[in-house]
Amino acid sequence: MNTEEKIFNAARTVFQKKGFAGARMQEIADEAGINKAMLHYCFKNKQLLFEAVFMNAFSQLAPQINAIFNSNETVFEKITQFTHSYISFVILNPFLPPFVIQEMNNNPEFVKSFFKNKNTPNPSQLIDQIKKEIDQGIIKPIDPQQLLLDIFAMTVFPFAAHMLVKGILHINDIEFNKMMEERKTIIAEQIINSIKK
Amino acid sequence: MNTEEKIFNAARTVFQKKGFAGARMQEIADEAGINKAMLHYCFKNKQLLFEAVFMNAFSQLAPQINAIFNSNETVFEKITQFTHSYISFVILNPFLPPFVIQEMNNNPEFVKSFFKNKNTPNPSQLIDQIKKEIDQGIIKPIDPQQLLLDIFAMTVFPFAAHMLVKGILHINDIEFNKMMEERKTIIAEQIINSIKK
DNA sequence: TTTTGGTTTAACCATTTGGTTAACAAAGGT
DNA sequence: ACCTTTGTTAACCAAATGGTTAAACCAAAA
Repeated sequence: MNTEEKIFNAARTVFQKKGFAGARMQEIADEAGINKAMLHYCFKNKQLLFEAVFMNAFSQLAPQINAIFNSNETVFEKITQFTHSYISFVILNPFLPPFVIQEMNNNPEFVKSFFKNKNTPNPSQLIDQIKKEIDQGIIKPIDPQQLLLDIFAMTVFPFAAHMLVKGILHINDIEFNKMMEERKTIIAEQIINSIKK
Repeated sequence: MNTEEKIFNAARTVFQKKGFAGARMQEIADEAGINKAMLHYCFKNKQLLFEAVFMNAFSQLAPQINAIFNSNETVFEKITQFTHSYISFVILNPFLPPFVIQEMNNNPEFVKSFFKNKNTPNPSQLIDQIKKEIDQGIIKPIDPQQLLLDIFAMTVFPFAAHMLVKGILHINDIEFNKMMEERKTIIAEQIINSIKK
C-alpha cells in the first residue's frame, strides 16, 4: 500500500468517525503512520482530502444502486434486490450512511454542485416503471416518489440513526446486527405487501 | 428575552446548523448579540452549553412521543397519531432530527449516560401492546421491534436525510414540504395496510 | 559516481479557538 | 451613602490547528 492509499484510508476512517469539522489533520496523519506534511503534499488541503473521501464513499453506493434501479426486473424484484444488497453492503460499511447524510446536511452548497456534476443515484427510470405497473394494475395507485422514499427510509434509516435506534430499542450491537440481517428479507416483503393489488 | 435565553437560542441555531465540532463560540456570541465571555459566565463551557441545547431538543420530542405510545388507543390509532403529530412537529423544527442523530452518532459515550439518566422515548409498553394485538389476530405476526423501526424510519428519515433526499429525487424545498404534508396521512395507511390481517 | 527527481520529515508559522481575567456598570439591600 | 452581588465587556492567553518550508533521504538516471 503506497503512501497516498495509506492517507486515503486513514482519512476515510477519521472523517467517517468525526465528520469534516471534527476531524484533525494530525489524527489522520497518525492513523496513516506518516508525517502530517505528507497530507498536504498528496492532497493539497483538508477540503480536497475530504472531498476525495466523500466522492469515493458515494461512488461506492451510486453504481450499485443504479444497476438495480435500471435493470430489466419487475418493481417487486427490484425492491427485493435493492434492500437485500444495500443492507448487505452497509453492514460491512456501517459508517457510510451517517457520514454521507451528515456531511450532505452540513454542506448544502457542496451538495448542489455535487449532484450536478457527479454520477449519483438516479431513480427516474424506476419511477417511470412504477407508474407503468400502476397503470397495468400490478401496483396500487401511489406516488412513486413516496414509494422510493419509503424504500430508502426503511433501508437506510436504521444505519443512519444507528445510536438513536440502539438507545430507544435498548439493544446492543449484536442484537442490532441480528435485526439488520432479518431486515434484509423483512423489509421487501413488508413494502411489496403494502403496495401489491 | 434575558441574556441566558438569547445565548440559548443562538446556541441552538448554531449547533443545529454546524454540529458540535463545527460550531464556534464566537459565532454563537455574535448570533446572540453579546460578548463571548457571557457564554462562559452563563454556561461554563462549550460542552455544557451544547448539552443544554441537546437535552432541550430531545426533551421536546420525548414526552410527545411517549404520550402517544402509552395512551389507551389501538396500535393502528397510535401509528396514525404518531406519524401525523411527529411530522407536523418536525416540519416546524426541521433541524432537530439531523442534529439529534448526528450528535448521537458522534458522541457514543455521552449517549450511553444520556439514555440511562434522562426521560427518553420508551416504546416498551407499545411493544407489549403490539404482541397482544398479534395474539388477538388483529395484526399479522411480525417482530414488534422491526415494526417500531419501520415507523420511525418512514417518519424520521426524510428529515434526517433532508439534503440527500432532495438531491436524489431532484426536488426543491417547496416540493419537499408538499411531500411531507402528504406523508402525514400516507405513511400510516401504508404501514397499517401492510400489517393488518 | 554523481546528479536528479520525487518523497518524507522535523521544525516552524499564522491564525483560530475555547477559555480567563480584570475592570466596570447596574441593581439591591443595609 | 456604601457595600455586595450580579451582569457585561474588552483585552488577553495558552493550546490547538491547518498549513508551510527547508532540509534530508533515496532510488534511479546519466
